[in-house]
Amino acid sequence: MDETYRPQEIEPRWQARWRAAKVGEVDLHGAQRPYYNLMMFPYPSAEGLHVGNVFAFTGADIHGRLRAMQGYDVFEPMGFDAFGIHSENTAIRLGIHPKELVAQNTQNFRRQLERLGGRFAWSHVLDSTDPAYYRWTQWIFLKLFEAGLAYRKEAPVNWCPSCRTVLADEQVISGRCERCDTVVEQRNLEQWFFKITAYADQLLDDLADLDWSEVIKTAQTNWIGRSQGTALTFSVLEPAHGQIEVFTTRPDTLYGVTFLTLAPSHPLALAIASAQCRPEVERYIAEAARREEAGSGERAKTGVQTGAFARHPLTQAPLPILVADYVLAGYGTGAVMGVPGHDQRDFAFAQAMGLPVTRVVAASPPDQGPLLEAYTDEAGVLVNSGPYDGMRVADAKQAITARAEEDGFGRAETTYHLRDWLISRQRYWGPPIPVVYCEACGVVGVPEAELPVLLPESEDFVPQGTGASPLASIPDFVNTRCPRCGGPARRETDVSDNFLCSSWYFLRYPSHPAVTDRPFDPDLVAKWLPVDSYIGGREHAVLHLLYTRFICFALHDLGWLPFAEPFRRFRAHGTITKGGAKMSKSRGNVVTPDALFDRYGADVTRLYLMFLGPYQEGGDYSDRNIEGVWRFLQRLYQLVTASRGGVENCQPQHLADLHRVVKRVGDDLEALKYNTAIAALMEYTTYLRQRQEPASQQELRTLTLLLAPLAPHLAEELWAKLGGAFSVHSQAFPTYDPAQLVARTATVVVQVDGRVRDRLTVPAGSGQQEVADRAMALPSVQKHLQGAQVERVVFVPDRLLNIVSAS
RNA sequence: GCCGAAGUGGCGGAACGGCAGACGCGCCGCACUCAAAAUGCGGUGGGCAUUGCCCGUGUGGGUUCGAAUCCCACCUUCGGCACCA
Repeated sequence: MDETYRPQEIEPRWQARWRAAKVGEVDLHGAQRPYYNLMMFPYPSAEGLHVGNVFAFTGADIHGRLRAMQGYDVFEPMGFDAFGIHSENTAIRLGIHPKELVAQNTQNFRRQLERLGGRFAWSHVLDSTDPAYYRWTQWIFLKLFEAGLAYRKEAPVNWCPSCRTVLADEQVISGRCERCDTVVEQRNLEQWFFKITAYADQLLDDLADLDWSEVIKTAQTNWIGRSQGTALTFSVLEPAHGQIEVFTTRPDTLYGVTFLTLAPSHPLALAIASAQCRPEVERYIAEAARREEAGSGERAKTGVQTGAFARHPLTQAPLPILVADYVLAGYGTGAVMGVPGHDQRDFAFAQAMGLPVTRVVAASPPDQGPLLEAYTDEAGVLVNSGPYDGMRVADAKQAITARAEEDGFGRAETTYHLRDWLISRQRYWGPPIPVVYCEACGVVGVPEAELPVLLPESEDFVPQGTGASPLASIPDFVNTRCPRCGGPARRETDVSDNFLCSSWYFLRYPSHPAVTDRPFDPDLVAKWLPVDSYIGGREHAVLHLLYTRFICFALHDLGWLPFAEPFRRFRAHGTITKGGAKMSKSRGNVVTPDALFDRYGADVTRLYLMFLGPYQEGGDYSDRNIEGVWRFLQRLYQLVTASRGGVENCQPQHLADLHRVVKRVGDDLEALKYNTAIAALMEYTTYLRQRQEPASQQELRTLTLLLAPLAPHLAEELWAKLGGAFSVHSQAFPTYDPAQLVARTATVVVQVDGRVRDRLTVPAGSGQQEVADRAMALPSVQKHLQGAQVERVVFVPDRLLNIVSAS
């Protein structure tokens, strides 16, 4: 009998059998214990699956397989997020139509995923570029539009000159395009937005109750950036032109205001400028617009006087109004009160512009010297603040806000870092935004019955940089009739952000492809959602995961979903690096799994990646360590094949070891600690191989079952060899009996003054007195005690005895 | 600057108040072999040493009978955000 492990022979054979037996498929309507095991919707890149994807999917698949063996009806779907700039940019570069490219890539991805041996429910596979799918993506847009949650406005937006489209705030990373790393510019454009800010509080407050990796919750908290403060209104004195509202978190420093600053795009910036100052202001605003790059970081402070003044609401003093680009247009009201004494940016600006600095908060004892930098510490009391002198900062914040409310020049207010989600893209490869512009009726949503608005087939898909989508140059697409009045109308030519496609895919999976008359079947949604487990990358903390929550909140409020939060549990897996760097095509360090599959098979590849380090931390890929896993599976294979047909039951003296490994592996798999689960299996395999008595069938079967989630093909093969019925993956995962874990003897560490001096083997559960008596008699203990008095004895039953001497 | 995570052998990592370095890689020795590969068995933190002992988890303090683990301060690295008033 050949006893060599040959994955290349085993793996295709079982994959074919699984396919035939439909082991990944679930009876969605009839399932007794539904468990939705979700992993992230992959973008099928031209390079194919890389080991980072394999790592991510394997960890999630192990979880699904464990749950399946625990008796759950696991639904583990897979699909392809194939719309979007990434696919489109690759298509442009290769000179292939994205449709063609996506078909190739999807096929390749699926081939690789099948080789990996995931228990995917392939009958539900989704493709976001399929009109049968994006019809409903457009439907979601319409529902939000009807609810007033999708709106058009002109605003300063992020423009990527390389991708030739606008981007959402979340897609700008340190001032650069998330996709192509080009520095992003600011442009004032009229665009479609989703009103995600309407849900800012809920997005933030619900986080407390979510079972999610902390790292993601923190990132979302920071991104939402809720800030409690006070809105204050200043009247413009000269020329008399209405009012300027500012937002501040430091109303206590109101007496320290020496000027007001407006963002260059503030509506009053030009309006209030005096005739004398107007040319300068115009020049500055124009320059700022040209220079302004989103998130370009701190620069030297510049600005200009408007010649206008505002009245201080309490002192009535005139305050000069300036325009400066250090004030962000998109945050708060686009205007700030300048408190150079207590804000570092205002201080730098005051220095640059020669504006006065007043101290209104002093630490105690009060230091009186001139301020050399802003005093931003909130520890201290007010000075130079009229009736508020001597008040502590926290109290003064309240008192001055209360005064503002009484006198009608302000109120407590909350602002957010989160902005509305810009969803228009001036690109070709996406779902067209289902809206038409009618001269008579204005903006009209495409009626539901007319969906999908098909993306027209066109060879001219390269964006021209005109600020319009390539769709704008297809007259047959643009020219249409108004669905309301039947008159001539133009279609919206922008497509929607790819993140809209991926913000609801998991709602569709159970219903796809059978349900065609609505996006998702309410019964299936009620049965399978929210998702029980979602495992994915942390890079989506403020993109996909935030957008998705928003879409579900909105659909919930509109009555389409019975829940608001889509994911009960989310776990962020780690990242696989190569040579310490993130894998990327530009670095040329991308490792694909095909060579590993060819040489070692899927099981070794799976185990190797899981053994690299803690799943939730990731690790650095190097092909050095893979041999160890290969050897382990060889030994395991030989152990099982060679010991077949031995005694049935585990001998009583070996039961504790058996139950211990069941507990270790079970607990570790549950906690996603796959590296230590594998280590435990390695130890147990070595133990069975080296033990005097040959392994019993019970022990071998248990070992095989424990292995099944991690190495599904090998486990299936060994299970069959042991005479088990197909399939190992529908067997119950082993459980342990805590009573069996109790060992008969224990090794107690004997310490003298906290240092290990000896070990004693004692009957389990021995009392302190008997252990101490034996320990005191040990020569090693006597030697270190050197006749000193024993001050106390610390005893941890079955583990440790520490004799503390008086010296 | 702010937020987060992490610093343990030659390397990946384990232990997360109680025997530091599980498991694996690499390396060394032995067996098998004409030989090599493969495989198996043993060893492998550093120092001193004849049983044994001392030192050792980024640095400095602290709590404790006992700290890699808890607390305080600092250093370094890696992520994320960054003129957010």
